[in-house]
Amino acid sequence: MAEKNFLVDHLISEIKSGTFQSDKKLPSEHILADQFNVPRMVVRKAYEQLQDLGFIYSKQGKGSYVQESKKQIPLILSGDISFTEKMNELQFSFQTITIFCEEIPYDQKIFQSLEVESDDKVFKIGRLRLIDDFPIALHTSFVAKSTFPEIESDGPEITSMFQYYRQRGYVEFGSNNSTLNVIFPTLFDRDILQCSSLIPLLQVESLCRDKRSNQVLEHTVIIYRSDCFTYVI
Amino acid sequence: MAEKNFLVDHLISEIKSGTFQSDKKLPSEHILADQFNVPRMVVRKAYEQLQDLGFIYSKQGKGSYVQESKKQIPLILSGDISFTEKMNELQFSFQTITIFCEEIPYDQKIFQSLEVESDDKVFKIGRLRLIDDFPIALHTSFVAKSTFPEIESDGPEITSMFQYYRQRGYVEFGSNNSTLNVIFPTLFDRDILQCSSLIPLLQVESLCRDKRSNQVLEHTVIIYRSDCFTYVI
DNA sequence: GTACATTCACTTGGCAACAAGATACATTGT
DNA sequence: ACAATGTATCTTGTTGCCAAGTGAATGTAC
Repeated sequence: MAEKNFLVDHLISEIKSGTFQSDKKLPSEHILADQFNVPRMVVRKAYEQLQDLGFIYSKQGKGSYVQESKKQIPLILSGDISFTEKMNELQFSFQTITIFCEEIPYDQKIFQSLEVESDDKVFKIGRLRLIDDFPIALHTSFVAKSTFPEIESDGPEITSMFQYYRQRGYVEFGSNNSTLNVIFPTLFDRDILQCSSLIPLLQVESLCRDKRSNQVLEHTVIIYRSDCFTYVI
Repeated sequence: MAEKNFLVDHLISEIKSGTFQSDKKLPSEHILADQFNVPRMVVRKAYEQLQDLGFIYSKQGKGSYVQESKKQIPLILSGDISFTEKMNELQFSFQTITIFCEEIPYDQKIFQSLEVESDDKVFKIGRLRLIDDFPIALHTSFVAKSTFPEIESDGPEITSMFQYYRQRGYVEFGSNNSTLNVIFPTLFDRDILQCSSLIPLLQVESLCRDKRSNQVLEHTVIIYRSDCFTYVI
């Protein structure tokens, strides 16, 4: 195990320093095993982990190649402006697709943070953020029907929640006590974000309030692919 | 590969929901392989990944057991108070050990951000943060000798940098444009933080200035174990 | 010469058999 | 009766062999 970890370390640093950048082909498992005087299985495990980490990909019969790494996008996390506005400030071509809008069963935590009764209806609206057609974040908004009665039918059409709120008379937004966690993608997340299993995700959970009335507008959970961003706070 | 990922997903959710909590022993590779109708190697790979992720540990001849998970400590990231002060606010028993204080060779990025000449001397001071004797973060401060002439001899004795700065007449501190990245531990990091290879680390990089003179006091790089904290920003 | 088929060398993927550690239990010697 | 030892059978760890994909070199018929 220690040998595998050493190899993984070594290969990552070589990949980052660009040793393989010329042809992008890594040495075959057999050759690397001979070079480091370890059984091929050790090299194999190292290569498999590098695949899970998104650094390389392997093709049976051909070999292993370094995966083109994503460019790092600076992202401002402290948020009283919307994601749409954040991205407009930068020069990236980005896009939002609403992928679901459905009522959720009663959930104590969500309902409490939205400050609504248990007989209220709460919808979760999932919007996928894409940059150059690559999914990089999933933005899930939990919204109560009592606050926005038309949310069920409006939901699928919304691209910017903040814009939607403004159209309904809420002008200034505030979010505090955002909590941040590092998680690994579930099968669903991997499918949606098209990432391998060991790409850590940054999960930001926050509450959006109207600054004037202090009313809770939405409970938000955003998961960002950590390999696409450098965050600024 | 898909089968392995499915198993990993399934087992993580079972571990989190506490299915194995009674005896903490997981089914043997052979039994699980039969249950899911997959070759043992698939179960093996899944178990190996769960080990790297820190969820379980395996002992030859005995079996595989769920690893006791760390308690999540809420940590306020926005920082004009020191780590020491942050921890004092909470009720945790924490400790700081200075593990290195040494001059670094010239590094353009560091020297530029410290706003010092290339013939200056810059020291990096590494302080390990422990909670209940478990290392949870490594705090590395880059300090220029031109700013703090006695830093080389003082360094090893410092537990709170902010306190050190105050003793030298700097009262108010500010840090902005902190950048945040998710990285995996190097061998050195793993050794220092006593974590397995797939524990993501949260790396926060920032610049500390004296608010009055706007002078740069230190360049700071902190790496936190992501499995110990819930961050609040 | 050219088009096609075959072989061969090299790659990664997968698996079955074996090795080694742990434990419970039966066996044996005193 | 009791302790030491062997043994059977679990467990995880390791290894070596072969399957399968790829592509270039080689052979072959026309």
